[in-house]
Amino acid sequence: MADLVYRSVMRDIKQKILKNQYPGMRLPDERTLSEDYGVSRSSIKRALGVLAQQGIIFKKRGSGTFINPLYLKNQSLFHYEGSNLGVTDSFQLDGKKQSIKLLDYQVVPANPDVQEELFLNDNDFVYQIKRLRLIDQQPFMIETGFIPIKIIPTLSPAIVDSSIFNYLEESKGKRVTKSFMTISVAPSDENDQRLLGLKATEPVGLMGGVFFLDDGTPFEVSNMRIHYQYMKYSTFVNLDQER
Amino acid sequence: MADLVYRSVMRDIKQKILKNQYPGMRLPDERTLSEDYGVSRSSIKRALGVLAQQGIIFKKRGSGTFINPLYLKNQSLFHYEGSNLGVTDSFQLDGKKQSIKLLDYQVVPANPDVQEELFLNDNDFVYQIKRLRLIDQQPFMIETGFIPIKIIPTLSPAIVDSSIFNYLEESKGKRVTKSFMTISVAPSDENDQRLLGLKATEPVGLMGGVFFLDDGTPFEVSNMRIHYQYMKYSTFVNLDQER
DNA sequence: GAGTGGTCTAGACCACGAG
DNA sequence: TCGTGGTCTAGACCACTCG
Repeated sequence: MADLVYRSVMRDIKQKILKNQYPGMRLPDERTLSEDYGVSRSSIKRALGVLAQQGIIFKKRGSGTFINPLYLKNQSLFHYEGSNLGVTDSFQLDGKKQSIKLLDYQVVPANPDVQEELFLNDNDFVYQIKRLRLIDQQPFMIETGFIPIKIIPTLSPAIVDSSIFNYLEESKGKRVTKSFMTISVAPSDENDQRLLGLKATEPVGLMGGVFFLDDGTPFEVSNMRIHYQYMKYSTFVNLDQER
Repeated sequence: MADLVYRSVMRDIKQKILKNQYPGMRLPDERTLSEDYGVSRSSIKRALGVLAQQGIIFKKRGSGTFINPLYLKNQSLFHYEGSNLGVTDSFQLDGKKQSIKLLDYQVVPANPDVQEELFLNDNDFVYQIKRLRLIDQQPFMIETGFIPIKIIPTLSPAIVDSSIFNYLEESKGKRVTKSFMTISVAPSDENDQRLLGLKATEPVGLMGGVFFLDDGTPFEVSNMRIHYQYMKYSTFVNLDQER
């Protein structure tokens, strides 16, 4: 994992950027880097490509490669580089303690929407799991997830009490690597207000996601209603064309 | 633009996927594609890599390359592939007519926050531009932007009435290609309620962004307050590790 | 014109999955 | 074991920027 050429070059360059070892906010040209590191120019390009996608550097054809000054000054923002996010099991909330309260756990027939998104048939069943997530005792998110029983027939409330993703990876060797997310906003309903301690005028953020396994199997549909003060999503966006 | 090898291969494969010309949801292996298209395997890899990042296909080492069934079934979702979004000048709202009402336009000293994000000094000035955006006469977004006068000294209210980004590109040859965005949620304030026609219980979505030019210069800081019914952001996320 | 990043190639070897 | 995608190389040529 750590011994890939482009990865190690990438890490090294990142370190040098943080230590201000590139005068004038400019990196050496690719051919020079290639010689310095003793690797091919292709590998340098790959390393720089990743850094560029993360918004750490800018490549300018004909001119050179430059450090994004915002990265140096406000590095904290970049914790969520390249469209990372706070979702489900990867919420990044510093030293604070997260906990989970299981609200509901049952097996039900998949409704049409869920069928559609998880590619199930009329007679397929799913776990329906409602969980309340807390941070330092403070509830901040109501999460409703649907998972096909045929993908993970061994699920149990005890597992659901913690991280389903971790369970999947550690015991089944399956990884959740991609998701399709949508983010929107809504007034809080009575249930939100009760569970999250919101006033009538205080809203929730909605995050919906379909999570995929390595092999492209849709694994979970999840809907999250998030206390507005805890809702924050950051991402670096490439506005380039040609979709 | 359109004549790059990997681009044209990518487009062609995308078309074939949509036309269901790959039986079993599986693409031919890379070496075969390489021969079929008469291009190097590297170019095939690059084309497939882009499609994978867009969530259209999944590559599985040792097994092959597979089509994401969600892409075929629910292709509309993928309009915003690869973390595209509705922002400022790129809002994608079908056949509906957008318009802009200029609320405020002045030159002011950059405040500390703006200085920080645009890398300005105490004595730098910025345009402060407030605009109300409407779609089919319905106001849906209040946008406040700050742009350094030294980057675009020729700005005028007439330009601001339409697209600043287009003006920049067409008359100055500068392109806005990247941005750092944060998304959050808030109750609406009185101003929101008045301008966007919201009730007291109805919230707004907040999108804040720093937009960058090709060369990495921060060009604009923008804050958007969006009518909750019009706030929708979709993105395909890679949860892979190693940041 | 010199220097830079972008594209593309041809080929070697590795790591993983499945039969 | 074989077929697959992943990594890496060495080098050619192109396109853009700038002095």
